[in-house]
Amino acid sequence: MATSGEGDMPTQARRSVTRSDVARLAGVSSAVVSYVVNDGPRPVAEKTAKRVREAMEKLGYVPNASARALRRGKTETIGLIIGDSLNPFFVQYTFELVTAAAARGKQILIGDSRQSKTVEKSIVEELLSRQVDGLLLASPFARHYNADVLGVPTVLIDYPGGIPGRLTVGSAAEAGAEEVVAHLVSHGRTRVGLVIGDHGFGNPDPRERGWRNALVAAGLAPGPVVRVPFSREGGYAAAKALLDEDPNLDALFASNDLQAIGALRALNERGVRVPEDVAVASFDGTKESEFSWPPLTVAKQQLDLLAAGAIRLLEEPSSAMGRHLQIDTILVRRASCGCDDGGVEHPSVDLIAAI
Amino acid sequence: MATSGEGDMPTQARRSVTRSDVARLAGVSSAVVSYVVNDGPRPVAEKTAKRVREAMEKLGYVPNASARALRRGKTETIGLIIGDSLNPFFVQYTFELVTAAAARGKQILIGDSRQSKTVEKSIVEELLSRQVDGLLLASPFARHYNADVLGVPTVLIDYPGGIPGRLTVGSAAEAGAEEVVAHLVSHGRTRVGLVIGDHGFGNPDPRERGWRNALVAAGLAPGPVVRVPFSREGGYAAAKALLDEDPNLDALFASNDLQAIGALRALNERGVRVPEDVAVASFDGTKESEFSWPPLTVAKQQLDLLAAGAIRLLEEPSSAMGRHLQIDTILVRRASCGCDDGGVEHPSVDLIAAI
DNA sequence: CTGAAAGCGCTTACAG
DNA sequence: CTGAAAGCGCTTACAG
Repeated sequence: MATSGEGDMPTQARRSVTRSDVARLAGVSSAVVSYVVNDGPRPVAEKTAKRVREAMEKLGYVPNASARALRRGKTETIGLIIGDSLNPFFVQYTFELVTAAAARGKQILIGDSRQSKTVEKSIVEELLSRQVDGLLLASPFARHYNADVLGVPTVLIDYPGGIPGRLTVGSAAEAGAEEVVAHLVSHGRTRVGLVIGDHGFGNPDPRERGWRNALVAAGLAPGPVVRVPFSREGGYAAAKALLDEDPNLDALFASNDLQAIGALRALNERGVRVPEDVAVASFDGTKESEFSWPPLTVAKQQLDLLAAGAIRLLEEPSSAMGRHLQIDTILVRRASCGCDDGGVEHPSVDLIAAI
Repeated sequence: MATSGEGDMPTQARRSVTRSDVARLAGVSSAVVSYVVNDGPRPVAEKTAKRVREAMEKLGYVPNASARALRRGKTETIGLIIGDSLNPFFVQYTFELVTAAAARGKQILIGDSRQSKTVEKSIVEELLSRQVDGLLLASPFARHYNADVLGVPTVLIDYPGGIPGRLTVGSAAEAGAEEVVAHLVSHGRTRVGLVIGDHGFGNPDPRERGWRNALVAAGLAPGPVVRVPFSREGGYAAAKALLDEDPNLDALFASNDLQAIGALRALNERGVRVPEDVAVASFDGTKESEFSWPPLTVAKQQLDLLAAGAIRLLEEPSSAMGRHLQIDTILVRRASCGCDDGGVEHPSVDLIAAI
């Protein structure tokens, strides 16, 4: 809206301040403006640089990232595809990825595949046409892509184990699940149900293996198991099914927080006391797990480390070869397993004012 | 990685399939490829178009969005700035905005200002340099920007009232709050506390006005009030403060879901029964409000309508003038106010398998 | 209906 | 230390 042009060049770009405007005002060539903006590749006399900076300031010059991307062949943009952008786990993961990327001057473009392979395919195409420098995939279909087909470095960011020739990042899910289920057993629970989703990675899910390992190690019979979507509704339906099916159920491990939260609602509705009648624990450890009722004992994924690792893998020159980065989960004990709950974990809240 | 060039042009863009490769293979000029890709502005004989499409398919051609953006002066990208990208309200709002934008072929670039004015400023600059076609702002600082300064159409997307010369979208917060508080009163509650944050829009917040209106209309004395951040922790601290302060408290209205969820935890911890002892309601109506315990009665914001409206405002040619789009909230009755709760609202969950 | 050519705003080898 | 010029991959008036 600023300058002119609107009328006489209707089909052309809206005229804005460009590097040659700055060059003219500063009395230098446009190359010098580039050298100042990018701090290289040629040195610029401090006096000249200062004139250039003043001109930029005065004109409100903002470099055009499209032009730079076209010229350099790099957009400093990363594509991220997830299957459910409303799941708090992915929300927090995305937040950490954006933070880690921003620290390196990169933006993230997010696509939600809605768990659909065709939607995902069109998103990949869209992101590729926007020339992303790399791709972060958290979809069940991700492993089907061949890195070469995509043409850009690609990291599978929610993958529980290495794949030859691929870059993958994920939590030590089997060990984490085993630890939290063993903790349930340590509270004297003997009939620990499993609520699990279909991760699409080929069976069985490491969380299921971990659950089974813990029970077998304790000499307990595994079961019962219900398979439902990774959603609150899934967990809600699952808990009801489990309750109906097994009168001896005294604990329940859910494969993600969302399912546990749905299960909690079903248990609360039926008047089943948690943890007295049925103890509950889950995998993920999002913020929601801390504020459910009762607060959930969880195997917490370290999203900051996972995110930093994912971004790093993308940037490494060796990203042509396969690698897997595995991060341990952390057992967080809250009230839902029978441990005392010490209140909220971030107590530093100021009342702005109270009347 | 695909073709060649890696060695001999290290400083240049990675060589990829370009429109002239397609043109060569199809035996046409590159202009014709453009006409086919864009379906205009010149007509192309069907036979020729078919040859071109086959060539694109064969080469795996993907148009370079940076080049197109540079030439056209439009990136088909919208910038979105929010103050807390982890708040489920903004998560869902973002989801709807992305959906509405995608339906029009636009991508959204998200920035989280972390409630900081300086962070926000640098994000705006970053987005502007990436040549966004428009800006969606949900920050408290948004109204300080002058539309002309930014140079691109800008919509304030969480703003409870019009501002001359600006484009704004928001829920009818005062009426919505009044309705839900009146509903609390209709359950016989006489001492309805308010948990509210600082929205930064200048006082008083419309939700506070709505709360007050409802009480005054019922002949009740307004109060008590606690001001805390718009967070779970804020609500947790607020509920404790309210309980300590007013033994007659029998209901509580929170200005967002997060605060209500924090408050619920505090009430549950203290053994205060909801809704028997203290009824609770909140403003927002995110998915989390449905799965808290007990489920929350809310004034629900219609995020799909808000989002569609925001995108529309951005695109309208008249976006040079000010306009305000206001959407009503919907009263959703759940258990926390004393109404019966009919179970989960999305009962269509399939057990994938139950053993 | 199709082609040759200019130009969007940058970056960077190449000369001075 | 600085400048003139080519070229990134597109789009689109302008000619044919």
